[in-house]
Amino acid sequence: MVSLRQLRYLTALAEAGNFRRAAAACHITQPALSTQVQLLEEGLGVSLVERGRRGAVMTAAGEEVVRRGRAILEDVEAIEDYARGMRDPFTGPLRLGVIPTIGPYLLPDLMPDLNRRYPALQLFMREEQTERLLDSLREGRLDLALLALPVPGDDLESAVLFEDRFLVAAPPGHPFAKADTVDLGALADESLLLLEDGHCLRDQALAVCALDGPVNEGDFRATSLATLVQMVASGLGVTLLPEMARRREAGTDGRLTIRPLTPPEPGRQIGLLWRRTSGRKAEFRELAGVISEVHAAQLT
Amino acid sequence: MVSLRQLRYLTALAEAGNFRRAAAACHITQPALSTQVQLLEEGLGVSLVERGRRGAVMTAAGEEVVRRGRAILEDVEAIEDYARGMRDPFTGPLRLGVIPTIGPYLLPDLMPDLNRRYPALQLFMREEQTERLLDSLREGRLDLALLALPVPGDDLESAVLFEDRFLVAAPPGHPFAKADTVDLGALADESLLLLEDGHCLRDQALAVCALDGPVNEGDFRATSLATLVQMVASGLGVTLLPEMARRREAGTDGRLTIRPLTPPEPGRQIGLLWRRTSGRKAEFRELAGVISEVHAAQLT
DNA sequence: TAAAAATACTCCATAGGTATTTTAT
DNA sequence: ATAAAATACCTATGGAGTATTTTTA
Repeated sequence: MVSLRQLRYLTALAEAGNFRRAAAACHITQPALSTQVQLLEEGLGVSLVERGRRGAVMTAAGEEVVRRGRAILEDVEAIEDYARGMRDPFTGPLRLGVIPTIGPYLLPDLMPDLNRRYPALQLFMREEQTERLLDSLREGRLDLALLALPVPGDDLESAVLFEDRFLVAAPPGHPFAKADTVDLGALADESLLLLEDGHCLRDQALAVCALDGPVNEGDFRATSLATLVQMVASGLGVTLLPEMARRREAGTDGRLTIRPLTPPEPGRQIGLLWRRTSGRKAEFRELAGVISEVHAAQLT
Repeated sequence: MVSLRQLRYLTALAEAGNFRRAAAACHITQPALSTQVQLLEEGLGVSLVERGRRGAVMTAAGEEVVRRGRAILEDVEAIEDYARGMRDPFTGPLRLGVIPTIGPYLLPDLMPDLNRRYPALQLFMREEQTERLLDSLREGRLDLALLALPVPGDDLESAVLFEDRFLVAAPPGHPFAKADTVDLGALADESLLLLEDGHCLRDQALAVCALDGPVNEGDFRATSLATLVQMVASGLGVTLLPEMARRREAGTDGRLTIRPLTPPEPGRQIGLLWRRTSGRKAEFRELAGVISEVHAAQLT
């Protein structure tokens, strides 16, 4: 009869590569782990591990059992998370990943609010680009991710938080300053500064422009929105700035002219994501509501 | 710490509705089950069961844990199935469901072949309509289903076995007999006899016709292809007959005229389905190959 | 021959059984 | 009052520890 304990030990063995280290990781002794792995092999009637001078290597069957075992152990954890959420929601550790083009603008308002609302919640933040966040989320290193939708795959669920439009940022003396809005077509004649590759915001900005013709992209690619804004302020070109960055990046010193686009673009959709199998969906949905509120309050 | 044992007992309790019967189902005594359920509640810190004079009722949290627990137990079973398949493939019980418009034509050739190839395989057959087969498959009462693709949902995987074209069957003296093929458009002027509702073949036949105009459906709806053919032979109308039924239903006594359609229709696609989480995919894929072969041999 | 895993054996935690009490209607 | 579940208590299984042997490159 297969037990969770056996699956735990086998997956630890697959990760550690040898019995002694795996046993240490499980806080038991090597013979204890050996025995359970043997019992599992016996119970399944299949050899799962090849023992050699240089440690333990999974057989093909072993790999498959580890793969399935990991999923099962995750589901069991999800039950425990779910129960914890039922017992006392919004307590304990919560690992939230955010993309760099949201973090600096939303978190300064969000974190104090969350700490006030849920004093027992221990928020661990991690700022990375979409790809890495999704990997971390899928592999259980994160509980939540805050990023721009949509994301592919049906193993993740999301709540839409708000829409974040693009504004045009230009140097103060720029012709764009003369009108109340900037025509989308006018961007084609400008040197457009964007973020470096890997930022989803870069692709979204390009998508907005490409709707209206070729992009005359500047030679420099910024590593952050803050840098990008500095480049614009220095007269190197113009850029598309997400609305949520306006308050912090625009400043009040007149070094930047900011105008809305005509016609108004739909902008990027910001969402909160979690694993479909997560046990804390109810909490996450409530959190999504709070984040929406904080963002709305921020704009007023 | 949650254990599989505790999940098993809790799901048994949810199904039985009271502790004594649940315990009996688990082949243990009532106190043993009571203890484990209590330990689970204690471990999760959540009340899962409401105890009353009339037995046990799950709380909302209990329902959720049962739901998740069932999935976990299924996955554990899948590991065991997978291992069994590794150890000695094609042995033991295999529950195969087939739709009635495939079974009678494929199984008479398939069953002896499978028995010869895999003498240790114990095939249990079940003939039902698509909807019921899919339910049974999803709920684990079947291991495999043999039916017409596509089917909705990503919880099932399939292998395409072969294409099964439609032929036109008419009474011997019918004008259709004069030509080598029947024009699809000509069907609109005929009384078209079809199976009763619920048979996917009925919908597929209607789809083929609807490509080329309205259907003049006869008043009778047959409960099986065999009946349908009898009705056609009696001169009540014409029908669309799947190619795989030809050999058995056409007979050689000249009571039926069978002609291909022009233009040739793609026909229905026959596939073998299993749960995505099944542990015996390798065997199932090999079985799919065998079925394809048997069908191909049947046509020659 | 040296590192790694398996075996031998002992101990203790825990699952399960029997008898009985408590609870709920 | 009575069926149902919980509790008390005992037993047996099995998981883990220590010491040691066997395996393998």
